[in-house]
Amino acid sequence: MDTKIHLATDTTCHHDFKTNCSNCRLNTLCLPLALEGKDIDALDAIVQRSKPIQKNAYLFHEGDAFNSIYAVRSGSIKAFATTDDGREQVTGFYFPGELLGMDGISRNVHASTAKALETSAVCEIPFDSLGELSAKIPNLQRHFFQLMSREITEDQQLITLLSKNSADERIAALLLSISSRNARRQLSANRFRLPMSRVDIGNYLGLTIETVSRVIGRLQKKSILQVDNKEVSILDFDALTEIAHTKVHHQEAS
Amino acid sequence: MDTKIHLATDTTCHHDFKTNCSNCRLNTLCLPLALEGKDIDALDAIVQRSKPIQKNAYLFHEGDAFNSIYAVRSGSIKAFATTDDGREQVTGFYFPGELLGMDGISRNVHASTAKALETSAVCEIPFDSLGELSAKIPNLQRHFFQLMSREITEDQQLITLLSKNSADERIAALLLSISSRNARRQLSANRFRLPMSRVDIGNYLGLTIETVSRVIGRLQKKSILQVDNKEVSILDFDALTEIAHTKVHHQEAS
DNA sequence: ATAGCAACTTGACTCAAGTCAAAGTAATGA
DNA sequence: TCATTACTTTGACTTGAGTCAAGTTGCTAT
Repeated sequence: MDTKIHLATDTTCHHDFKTNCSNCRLNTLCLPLALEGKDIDALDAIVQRSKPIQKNAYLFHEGDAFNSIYAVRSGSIKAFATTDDGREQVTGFYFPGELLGMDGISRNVHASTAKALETSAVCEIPFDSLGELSAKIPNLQRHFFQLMSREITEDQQLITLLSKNSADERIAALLLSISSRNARRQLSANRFRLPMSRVDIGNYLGLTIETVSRVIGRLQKKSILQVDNKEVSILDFDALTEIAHTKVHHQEAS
Repeated sequence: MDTKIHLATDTTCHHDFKTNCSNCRLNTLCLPLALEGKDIDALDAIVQRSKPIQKNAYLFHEGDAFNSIYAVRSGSIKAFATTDDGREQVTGFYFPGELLGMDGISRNVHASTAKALETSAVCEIPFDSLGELSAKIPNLQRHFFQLMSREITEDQQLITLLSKNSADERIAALLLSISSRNARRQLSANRFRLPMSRVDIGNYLGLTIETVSRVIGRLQKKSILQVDNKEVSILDFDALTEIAHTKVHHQEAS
């Protein structure tokens, strides 16, 4: 990215050093959603804001003791799990306002590794404190249950994608997912930078990098996308949506 | 199965009509785990035990208002989601002691449909009551968080299976999963009846029924399995385990 | 019993995505 | 600046799993 010295405001990466949940511009996406006044302050009191972590730095490793979940404040994080035979599976990409680390709750040990795709900032939320607090604030408990449940439904959507969809459909679906998550944050739905490599995309979608590259090439030839390395422009949103959910290939469940 | 009249005890399907959580033989697998005495009784008070549901009956449909989660008491349940274009994706099979329906929490609407694979009994757990109760019983809250988290990690394992493993590996992994879940319930790990059809297996694993059939045939020829319709015997557990996690086929995440 | 239907198996053929190989392009650093 | 390395694209070829098409087996109900 650009290496000029920043003279003034950079709304993406720097924050008032008095950042808190009630003035965070992500608080309508993140855990504070559905909380008000006093309750937000109580949540705020347990949240620990880290200084930015560098690209390729780890937030936690698979197997580490589980203590906290994390909310992305800026940048982006990928999570991946290692199989018995040493392969890795990318299980998710996390953008600002999104929560990660919930897979560590079940065995009290992180079930995946989290790595920054770019310089990022996160909020650390100690899980014990969150549990205690949500016992006192019913809205917080309910909302946290909802966020965990959303992780489940999103994983199930990925399962469906991997199980039923072609390479083209998978790529289209990922691009649309990133697009809509950008839109939620008031960023452009049609023009964005992919923070992850082709290897990561392929790994996440169960495809090789060659296939990822060919699919993107194909979509460019059809004037649906314009891609320059990691910069993506969606030229024909409808066509991309059309590709993302395509026709029957397999049989139904009985 | 056998159609003789049962004269005496049938530990699988019938229960004292005073069944409750503290005398349920599944209480070390299910939600009561980690609770004691008084707390179990409190949980017990909100649990509703249904009469058995018939094979192919629905427990809930995708899109239904979400009110409760369910614990399987006997039998087995499959859950599946329908895609935009009308295809179905089996997202899980649930056996006694296992909880389903947690994917409905996020939008307050069931995200999948649950259908009995055989005559089954379930416990219905109203979610609002469970939320209230877990605000009062820290162990219950923690345990329920853990169960939701386990659902996440299991979904992520399925993602990895679909993304990285061959047909043989997927089938082997499913059989081992069923085997170990049987073992948890003190049933045979080597000999069991598959409650689901080949269509369901294929749908769950992202394979066609023909491939499922061929893989099972192959494993029989190698004397790893003996399969008679839905009755499975694992003849060579180690070989099956070996197949379930096999070597590198794709690249790692960067 | 046995007719009819659903579930499963098997074989021949096809094709989407993987593999292997070779360039071509960025990014990084001495 | 240029060298080195990492990432991405493109092409030629291979292959595992899908498709299509018969069969076979097993259940259910008359």
